[in-house]
Amino acid sequence: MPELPEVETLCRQLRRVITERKIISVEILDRRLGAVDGLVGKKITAVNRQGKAVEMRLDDGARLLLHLRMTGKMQWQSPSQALPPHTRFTISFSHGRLLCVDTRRFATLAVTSEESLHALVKEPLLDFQTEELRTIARAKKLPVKSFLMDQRWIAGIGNIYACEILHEVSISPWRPVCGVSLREWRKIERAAKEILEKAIVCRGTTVSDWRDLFGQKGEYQHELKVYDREGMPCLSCRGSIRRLRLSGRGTYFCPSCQKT
DNA sequence: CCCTATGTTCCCAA
DNA sequence: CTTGGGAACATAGG
Repeated sequence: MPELPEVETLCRQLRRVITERKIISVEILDRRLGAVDGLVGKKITAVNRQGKAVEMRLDDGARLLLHLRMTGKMQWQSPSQALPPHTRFTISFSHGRLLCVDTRRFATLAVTSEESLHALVKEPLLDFQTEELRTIARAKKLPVKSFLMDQRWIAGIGNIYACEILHEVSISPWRPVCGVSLREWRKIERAAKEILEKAIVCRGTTVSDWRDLFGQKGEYQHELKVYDREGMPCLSCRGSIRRLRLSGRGTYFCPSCQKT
């Protein structure tokens, strides 16, 4: 469920709550997650976002990597509160506990060592390598939307923000990515940064069940220009927003102002 | 019963 | 060998 802005929201909130705090217990409630050992007694030294994943660093150099996939949520609560349905694991501290609640059970949790480099993650807000992306894209015929959502090239853009970015730059999601000019790539870079940064300020997009660490909805759903607006007028040209399937994902776009 | 869902990975076919 | 599309994963809601 969460894309870059939602995961960034969680990381900022987690940082304030668990940095420099010691883990006193870990409870894995879903066997699908596998064993996660060696956390008890360790202190959290930092919380970072890696694409759409939350990375929690421990004082022994290990890193705890959580990917929420489609329906994963993180929730902070006091130990006296009851565990909600679909709680998959808990990490307890002296001042409260962190839960992962995830109905579809796709979320993954892993402990990695210092060496397993995640520095390869391409961060769109820091590292948007426009010329390099254009070079890679030149050789590919797949739709530009699929390219933007491929985490190998840029990490963090998912279905909602891909739709929003392409609408902002007036490019059809189906345009073969080799046909995006360098000038258009610069527009994509600018739009991606503006949209993602604004969505972070809004603490994410709640169109169904996204909630932050403290159970609050985001606010970016009020800023959406195309996503979830099928049949409504395009805010740029008054055309009617349509929704079609692209590689299995619901894709919202304006057929009159987004050019193939 | 049907379809949908903010993600990733695996298996094929071309 | 590469590329890209669809199914699979598991569950709830409309």
